[in-house]
Amino acid sequence: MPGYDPKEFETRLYQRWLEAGVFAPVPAKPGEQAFSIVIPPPNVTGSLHMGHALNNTLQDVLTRYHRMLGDASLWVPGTDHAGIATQNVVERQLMAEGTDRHALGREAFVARTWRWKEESGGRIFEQLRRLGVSCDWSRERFTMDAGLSRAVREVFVTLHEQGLIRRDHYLINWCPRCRTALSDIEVEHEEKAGNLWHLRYPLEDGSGHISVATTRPETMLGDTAVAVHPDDDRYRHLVGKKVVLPVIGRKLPVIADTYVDSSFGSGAVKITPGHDPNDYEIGLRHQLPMVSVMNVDGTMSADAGPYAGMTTAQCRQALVERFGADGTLERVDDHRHAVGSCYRCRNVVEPLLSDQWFLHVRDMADATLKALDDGRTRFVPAHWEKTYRIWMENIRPWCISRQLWWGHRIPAWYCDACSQTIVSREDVTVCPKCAGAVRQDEDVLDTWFSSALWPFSTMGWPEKTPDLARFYPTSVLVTAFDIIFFWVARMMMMGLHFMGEVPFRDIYIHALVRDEHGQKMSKSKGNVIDPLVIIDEYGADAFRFTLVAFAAMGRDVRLSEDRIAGYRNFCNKLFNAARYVALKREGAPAQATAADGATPAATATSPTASTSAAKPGATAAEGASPAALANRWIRSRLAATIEETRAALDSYRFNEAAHALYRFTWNEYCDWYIEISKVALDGDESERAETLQTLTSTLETLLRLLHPIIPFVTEELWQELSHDVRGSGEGALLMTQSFPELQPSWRDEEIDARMETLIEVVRSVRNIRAEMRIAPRIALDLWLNDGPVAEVVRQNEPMARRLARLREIHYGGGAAPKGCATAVVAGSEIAVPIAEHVDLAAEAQRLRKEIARVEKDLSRFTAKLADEKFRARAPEDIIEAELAKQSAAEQERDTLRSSLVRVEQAGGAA
RNA sequence: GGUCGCAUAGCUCAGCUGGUUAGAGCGCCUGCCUCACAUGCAGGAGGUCCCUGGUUCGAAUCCAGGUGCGACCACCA
Repeated sequence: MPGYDPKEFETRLYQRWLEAGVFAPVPAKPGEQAFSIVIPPPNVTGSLHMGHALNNTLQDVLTRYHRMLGDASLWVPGTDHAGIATQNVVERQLMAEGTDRHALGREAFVARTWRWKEESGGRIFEQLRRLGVSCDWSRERFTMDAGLSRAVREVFVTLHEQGLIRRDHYLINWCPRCRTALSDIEVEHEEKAGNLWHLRYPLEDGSGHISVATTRPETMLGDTAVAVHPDDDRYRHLVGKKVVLPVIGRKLPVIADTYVDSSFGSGAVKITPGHDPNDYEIGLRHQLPMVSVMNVDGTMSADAGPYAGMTTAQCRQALVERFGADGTLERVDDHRHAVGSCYRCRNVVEPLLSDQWFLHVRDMADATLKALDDGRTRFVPAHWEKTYRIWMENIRPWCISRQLWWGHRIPAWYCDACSQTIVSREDVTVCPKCAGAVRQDEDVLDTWFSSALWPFSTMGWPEKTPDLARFYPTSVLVTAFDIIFFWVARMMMMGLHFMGEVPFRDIYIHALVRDEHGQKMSKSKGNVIDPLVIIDEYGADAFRFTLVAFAAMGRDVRLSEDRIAGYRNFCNKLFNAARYVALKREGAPAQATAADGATPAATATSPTASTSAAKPGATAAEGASPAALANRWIRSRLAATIEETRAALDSYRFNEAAHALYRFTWNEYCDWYIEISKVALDGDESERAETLQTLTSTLETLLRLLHPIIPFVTEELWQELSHDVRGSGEGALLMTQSFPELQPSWRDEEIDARMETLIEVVRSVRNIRAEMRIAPRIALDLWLNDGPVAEVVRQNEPMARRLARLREIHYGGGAAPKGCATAVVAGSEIAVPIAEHVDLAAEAQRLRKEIARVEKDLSRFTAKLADEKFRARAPEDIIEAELAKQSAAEQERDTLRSSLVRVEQAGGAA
């Protein structure tokens, strides 16, 4: 039989799921529970990176989980046209061909971009399919497809009608490289080393000068005032007077405004309303002229006088030289300050006066805050809500027009003849007023405008579709924190405004994926790990398990390849466990069925959960069947694991689900249960049947538990298992099975404790063997005193014998032979004669170490119990627990001590 | 400047509502090809839970301050 080889089945199984049509939600039925997610649409021409992998794995875990819970589950896939990003890519292609978009013309450029989209658009979804995502591909959407474009127009026109979208002349962020306006959040600020130039502006009356400072000397050409604080005694007498702007010669008023900080620099500020947001506000307050000294391409404009046509850098250098020579420059300081740059091309962004379309979001923002107050939407983890609130409270009008060609063209037309502006749902060809020719606005909308509609536009809005009725609001949005403002906030606003309801109930914010040293992955750092390379090497399941196990809340995900290898090993472990079960089932009587497991989820509970045959040991008294303890124990542990897994997934604690399942699979099912089953399967017929049944049903339930996280290997094993059980034909898909139900009646603490005892006995013997360096092949004897420990061992003798590799087990108080190694389990001494195998000095040493360890614990318990305050105030059960620990430790210590005495005597005798 | 997050074993990290003898993976040491798995099995070493106070019978866990990282936001010229 071949080993675990994910390549062998992952692609094949995905194909089978596709063909089975099981990614689409089940048909609607009354009273159904709906679960829905819309994918954060990746850039249409992008390719899969780690962030996508994490984001989509988590969505897939949730979707598969809810599908198995029986919810009508929908996961809508789609892509974003990504305005600037995509246009830049195509522009770079053109540049490489020695041309540019202006040479091509708008129509040809857009056509070319569509071609590029057709070529590369499917790539990221091909990659996502390798990950195993269970999106409903029949509902795939693109932000620029016909339906979504219609939604965009509907929204734009409606908001315009409502007076919320307006065209205004305003100071906006301008990227000279992309030659477009940007919204505030598309500008990234970075602290940079710069200079502060102090310039002298002479007073008009020749009575001296005022010193002002600037970080951008070239903007001084656009100054229209000098401002001081109204309470500043140094300048009070100058307010109302005028200074002369060097170079230009413009007369600038000295004005008083409380914005000015008297303690900074000279306390006087040059005011450039055309190139600085603060100055712009002051300009409005004081009705100052607004001079724009810069062109859209970043060169100096005609208003820059002699410097017109220079780049800003050239202009700056020329001015600084000139002022240095003529004495205008007072001094230059080093100065760190924030410089804004374009989030797409990194070039410096300039504040520029421009005509743009704005969405006035104040009221819409407030509506979203109210939705949070009402608990209609919540952030998980909750602390992101504060970040969101602060931003929303300070939000300013959203500049939604972009001077690009790739995107939704703004549905506004201008009539030059009668100066009419027409905003319309339908294309306009002639002016409705004067019947003259019209021209459409050249600009397109911000990419995020259409993304903002995503939760309802993808479901067919503005039509009233069945999908909207069933699946809106969506259940949860899964995304990273870096687009809370870009996307989440805008969806909240649009969703509430147009649907009257929040777009999602929960907003699960996950971390960013970093490399194993915590560095952000980036091409320039060369630390990018390609998800597809990982999938090729370790399989999609191992990769998914790793991402899930790392996705602790509020934490960055530091991906390390060692961990991925570790979880690959886990998949291998599971694979081999199933192989073992299959092996043992060969030739077994057919009634030992577990997997009419082919029951569809629609019929609710799994067969193993609902048939009495699936309750191993439930009726068999322990002792009647030697395997009863283990069978009941693994069932009890399985029930605990179901509970943990469901609780974890219900509350987005993905990593806890992964850990609970890892532990159960490896440390309980494989390490102990399977090992014990090897003995039990050698027993009589009823024991065999019961064990085989438990072995199988536990595996079957485990596969269902693990499926949302590692869908491929679990599906593969499920298929083999049900084929094996049913004898022939293909079983139903695990994907459509029900998720294991809670089984509180399976929990049994007493059984757990008895099994713990057996495990401890085995471990103690193993420990003695290892520390005494007794070869594994040598079987040892075991002496036990009467008591509960002996009782457990007696009833499970074949297991104990095999697991600890024992020869004879002696019960009852008879004195153990001299030269024993001893240990204490649950207060009871167990002794292993070793004299013939090893020197007693080593054993004495080992015992002393054990005694020291116990004494350390004991002193802690004793001190605690001696504390009167503790005895007086701690709850009863805590005190009792502490007392129990104390007496157990005392007993263990005493037993070990007497063992030590014996060993020393024996050693002396020898 | 504002806000938030993080500091636990050599490394990467768990530790949910305060009571565990503080855990996992990798790495390390010892011994094993034991008939599912050497992508494995068994045993073991390794931790002042960043510092200082406080609340509490009891703090890795809650609070305050400090230190060190990190992120986001931000119009002091």
